Amino acid sequence: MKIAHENVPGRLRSLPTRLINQTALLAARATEQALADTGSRRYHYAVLTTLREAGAASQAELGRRTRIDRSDMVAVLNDLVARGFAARDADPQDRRRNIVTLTEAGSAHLDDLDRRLDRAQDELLAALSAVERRTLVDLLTRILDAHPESAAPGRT
Amino acid sequence: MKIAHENVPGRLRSLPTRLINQTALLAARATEQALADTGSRRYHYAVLTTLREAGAASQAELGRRTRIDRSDMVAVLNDLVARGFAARDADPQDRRRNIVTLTEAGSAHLDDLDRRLDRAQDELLAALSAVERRTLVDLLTRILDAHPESAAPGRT
DNA sequence: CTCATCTCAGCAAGACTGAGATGT
DNA sequence: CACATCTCAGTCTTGCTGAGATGA
Repeated sequence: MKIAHENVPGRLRSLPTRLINQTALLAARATEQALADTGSRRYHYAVLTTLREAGAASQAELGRRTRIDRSDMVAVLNDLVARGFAARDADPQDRRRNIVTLTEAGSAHLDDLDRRLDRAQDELLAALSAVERRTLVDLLTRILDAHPESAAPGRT
Repeated sequence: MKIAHENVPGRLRSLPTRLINQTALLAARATEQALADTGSRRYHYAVLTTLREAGAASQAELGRRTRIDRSDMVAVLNDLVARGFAARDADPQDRRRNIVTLTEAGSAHLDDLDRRLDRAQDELLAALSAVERRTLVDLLTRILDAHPESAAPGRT
């Protein structure tokens, strides 16, 4: 096994928690750049794409699906609604809830974001083959699935 | 390919940048818990282990090795020095520099941190076999090695 | 009464920036 | 002079907490 990570010595270089952390920084930068000038961030995308895939939902439900905190969800939706990408209407069945819907403009915006994020994946994973990328996704998915409870500490 | 990541729909569930991000959160939590009550954090560990593996160095050099910002390095060393885990002495050869050394107490503290972090790796990667863990480390290392420049934006 | 939902205010950690003082 | 080093002050983002108001 050849290793060559300039300047970063052995133990640190092969500590999984640290590797993941450092990679996450690269991922964040790639995503950030890709979304630059769209006015949207990771969490806007997460909400929009979830709305498309799983349909309209309450804020609490969206939070569960995206793992975005209830508290932050408020701000994200303020944003999306202000930009006309989502609609927030009172639920007649349960007046505590807001029903959040994806608008036409939101759907178009999401198409743009999707294209940009595809490019970001490619930039981040440039060094890996298609098979390796799938392996990586599989391994990470399994790690995440093995930690269901720690998904959102303090939220039931 | 079987996928089952409750509540999180398809696209989001398989977006590498997002998977890495979410996994990094788990990694951070595992690390945080493992280091609880030691008074140390990730970056304390990074500096201490780098001192042991690559020897005494200036703050700037330590920053390059650990990818910790020059600015944050100051605070980390203030901490380590105050706790007697590292010594910071003026370099007689180049008086701009401080030479940072690992102390006896620092070495003992590092042993403790090392043991704790081993446990954190195990907890994070519980779902993966030894081979898979090596594969993961390999893939992540290759991603990182392919992005040398974005290691520390703004620092040369 | 208990519980869920939405909202607001605010915290803490981490990554980073800019600028000044000092020295090569 | 340009450049490197150390330090300080402060910014921005993200993830999270606590508490209040409303309603099922």
